[in-house]
Amino acid sequence: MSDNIFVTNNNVDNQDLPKQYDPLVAQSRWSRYWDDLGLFQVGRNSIERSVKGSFCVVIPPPNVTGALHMGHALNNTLQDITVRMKRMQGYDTLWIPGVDHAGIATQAVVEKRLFEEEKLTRHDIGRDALVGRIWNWKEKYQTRIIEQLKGMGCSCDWSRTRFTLDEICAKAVRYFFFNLFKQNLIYRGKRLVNWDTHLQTAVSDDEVFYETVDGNFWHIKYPIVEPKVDEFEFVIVATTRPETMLGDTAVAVHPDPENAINKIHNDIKKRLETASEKEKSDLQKELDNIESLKSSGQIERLKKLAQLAKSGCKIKLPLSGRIIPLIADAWAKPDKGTGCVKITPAHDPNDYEVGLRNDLPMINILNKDGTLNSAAGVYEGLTIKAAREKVVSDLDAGGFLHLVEERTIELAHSDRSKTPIEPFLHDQWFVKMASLAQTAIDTVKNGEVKILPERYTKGYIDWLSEKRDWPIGRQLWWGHRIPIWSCKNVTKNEIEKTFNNRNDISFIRDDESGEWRICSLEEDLPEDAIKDRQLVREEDVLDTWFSSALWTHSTLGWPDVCGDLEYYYPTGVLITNRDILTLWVARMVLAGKFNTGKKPFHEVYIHPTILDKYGERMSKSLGNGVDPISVITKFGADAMRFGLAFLTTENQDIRLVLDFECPYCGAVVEQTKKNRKLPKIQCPKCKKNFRTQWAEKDDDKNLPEGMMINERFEVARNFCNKLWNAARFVLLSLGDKKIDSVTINKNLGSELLEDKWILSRLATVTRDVTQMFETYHYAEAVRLLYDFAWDEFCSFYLEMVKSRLSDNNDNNDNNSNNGNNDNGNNGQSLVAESILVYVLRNLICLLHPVTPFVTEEIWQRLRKLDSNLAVSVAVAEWGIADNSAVNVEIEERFKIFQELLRAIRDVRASRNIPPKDEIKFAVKCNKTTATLLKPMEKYFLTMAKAKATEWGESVEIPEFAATTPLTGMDLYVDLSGVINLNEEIKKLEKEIEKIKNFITAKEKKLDGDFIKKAPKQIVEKEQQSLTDLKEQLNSATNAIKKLIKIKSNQNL
RNA sequence: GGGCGAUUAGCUCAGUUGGUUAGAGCGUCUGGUUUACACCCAGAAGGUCAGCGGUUCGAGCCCGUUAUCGCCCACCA
Repeated sequence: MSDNIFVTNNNVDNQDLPKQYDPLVAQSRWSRYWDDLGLFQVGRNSIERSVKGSFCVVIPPPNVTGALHMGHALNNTLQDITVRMKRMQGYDTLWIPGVDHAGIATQAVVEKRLFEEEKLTRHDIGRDALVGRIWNWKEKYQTRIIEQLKGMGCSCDWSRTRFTLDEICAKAVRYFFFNLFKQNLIYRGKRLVNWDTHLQTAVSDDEVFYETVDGNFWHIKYPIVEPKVDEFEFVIVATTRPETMLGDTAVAVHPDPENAINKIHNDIKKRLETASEKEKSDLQKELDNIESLKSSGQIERLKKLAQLAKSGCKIKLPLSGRIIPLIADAWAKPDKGTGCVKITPAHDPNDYEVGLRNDLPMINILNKDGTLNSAAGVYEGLTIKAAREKVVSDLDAGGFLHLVEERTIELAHSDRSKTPIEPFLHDQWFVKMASLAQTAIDTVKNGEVKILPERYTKGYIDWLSEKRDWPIGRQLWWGHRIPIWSCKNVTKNEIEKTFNNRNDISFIRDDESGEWRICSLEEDLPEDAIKDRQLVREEDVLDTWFSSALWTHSTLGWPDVCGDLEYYYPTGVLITNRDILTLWVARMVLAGKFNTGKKPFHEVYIHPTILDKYGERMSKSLGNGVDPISVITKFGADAMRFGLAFLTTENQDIRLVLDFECPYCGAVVEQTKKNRKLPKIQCPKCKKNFRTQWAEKDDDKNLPEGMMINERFEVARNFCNKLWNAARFVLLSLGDKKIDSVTINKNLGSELLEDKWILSRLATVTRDVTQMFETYHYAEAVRLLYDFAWDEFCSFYLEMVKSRLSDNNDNNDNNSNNGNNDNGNNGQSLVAESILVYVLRNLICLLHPVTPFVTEEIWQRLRKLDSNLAVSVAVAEWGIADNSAVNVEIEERFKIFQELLRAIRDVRASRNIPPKDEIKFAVKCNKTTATLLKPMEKYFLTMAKAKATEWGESVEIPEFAATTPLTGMDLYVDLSGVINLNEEIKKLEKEIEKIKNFITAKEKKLDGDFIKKAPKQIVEKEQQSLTDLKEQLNSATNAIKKLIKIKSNQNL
């Protein structure tokens, strides 16, 4: 949103009521208004607090890597709905916004840009310069993100906007780290990490994806040097990564190949018994393989090798000539490869385990940049790819290459840089998870924190149950630097003397290196902190999740225990996507518990994922994200929010098909995988170029924009317009007339069916919508509101009230401020007006959380009629369901009216009776129904242009009648002059056929065990239904007989 | 390999604990310049609820199974 469209004048004019609601005007006007009033800023430590207490939500901080897409739009829409409702319900409501520094991702984006534009790497410009550039990037995108959130109408307290790398968050990080360190929960270990050679950092398992690539399977001969056995000159190992052989420290064979192969054999056989047809063929193949393996003598060879291994066998590694042992380890599977496997502990996760078990040396052959190091001997300095080629050709030249197969390999890639991962032995900081994870498990298991929908609980608990230690170091420059200083050649005494029992310093000796590691709570230690010694600060920064884990309490000022933390923590609900349930949510629970002793939130609501038209997750990295501002510009923020909430159901992800609309000719240009990232697109119809949201160059930007369109947002936009026009009708009808709450309350007791009905419906809807929102059933709540507003309030109540209001206009003095009852019509119309305004006000309140802008626009205009209304609908009182108004019987009775009206309209439409022509009808029904419907006569006239002639048990049936048998009543519409006898007979025949079918089915049902076993109520219902059907059949039969008689008379 | 979810009208999706004849929007068709709204109004057509089997008086819903699709986790010398 640019500033120039802000309208400073909030003084709405009720004479100025355009037919079409303009969302952009309302958005700028009311955003500004809310800001000026500070409605969403909650006073810090204020003394006056709501009796209802507090309700706080923290935003899942979006990464500053880029702008928000529709996935964020959904996430924040749902939060805003909940937050706005709670605020209206009277809670002290606080929604804290902010953004995440997203270490790896953001640094990667900036580095990539740096290279693309200036051909520079981070090493060229240095740490400070790179971090400076990332800060600039961060400023740009934080601004953009906040702008987007504001544009959506999010009711955050912007004055509290936090950034995971700002001072307040940094302080929390230091305290968290220090306390963990002090409790010995942080340690440094050598671990095999997923090394991204491009970004030169370790990435977590969760940041790795696998991709199928073409590769080879090399079988290499390793000569046996001791003992000399005739039948085994060498062992053959197979590998997809031959260059890693330079780091081999053993070859393994299974200790008991025979039993192992038999076990596999039996397992397959067992599975074959229960397998499906499709699986069978695969299994059979496997079985055949095993059997041929068994008969080939391979197992015998492996058995002998296992013997050799156990008695100590030495192998000479080709190329380097290093001597390595043949070991017996169950990791070597006799049915895979050659049955023997090379062990490279420093470069393969499984081999690493084998290495640990067998106490093997671990030889790292890689540099951090992915080239080979000095351990690789003559291969030093080569890239992995070059080394592979050279190793293979050298092996071949030396006669060590036994066989080369082609095969596809699942190759690990870094999610961030999209380059292959190299397993790499690296020093790494870890958090011990055992007790922390258990706390987080217990917190959910005992119900302290509820995860909704409940089915997600399992994933959370399973993940935590593995209790894998958390690697928290990242070899990056963008992040919270680890607050540890190392010192060599120092004694404990010197350290103790220097820090003199300071409780903000903690230190421990690293057994492996003999260095001391000193952790400082707040102060950054200078190099010379210890006399004559040098402190070296840890280079690495912390995992991003380490700081976002604190988000719920760091944003509220922890570790400072201030009023805010006490008042707003634990927060109410966390609303987020399922992909970070473990990485983020689980860690927030354990960090919250560890730091504050309290859970971070009462509930976690997991919402659906926004997918694109191909079912792919909308994401920043995929590039398929659609900017919500584009949707807002086209349809309005309310429509976007309404559309998204409407799609938020229990268990279905949301496939959002967004296409471009050509700005010249209006043609719909499908968004495809090819064009979805293009800055400009040529319209296939008019052949002109338009720009997209991805335009960056000035040339492109100057083109008109092709908007993103979607059917659901169109529906939502139409709804907003409908609502606006309903309000417009009310405002135009009332003119300057004031309707205050006293007048309204006086008139709510109206005895008219339609009044009681709409009040009952409003109460029911209020109750249900509240419940649905409170349990995060957004789509259900929105559907109830949509139906109520459109089908009940607009299509019925407004239509019915029209005649009552126009009565009024004839006799009424427009300037009268109160309804003096000096004539009957006036009193009557005042009742209608009161209820009309009352229902509209309540409806506006219920809709406000979903569509804040249009409801504010209307609310401000309603304030002209009653200045006692709240200054903004955002702080108006949430509708409290008036249970006394709920009247199921009235609602049922009104349905009869609706059924009859629809039947009359159907007769009109199907007989092509011109809308201007009035028709006459009679209804045969019991006394109760007649009494009910008689007062509604005028509505049949205004709503269906149909005049009632008679109601009752026996009515005079017009000679030329269209007969419609309904439940408990028969409708006769006089068709004199327009009747087509043949058509009418045909229609009735069809009707009779239908009714007969129902009767047959019903009789069959009532004949069996149903009567004996089904609940009495259900049986009675069915019997009543059968009686009704029989009556309908009877009416239809009589009617058809009559028509046939007329027809034969005519033929005479 | 383990787990989770989905399959309902031409399309996009609802459908609470099993209970009359399974709903909505869009699209289609018919008819409408009704002073709130054509971003509208009135009406209609359109479904073997993926297949098979079971439980039950009764299944879109519960159980088993098959097929197809999606997601998450683990593994692949």
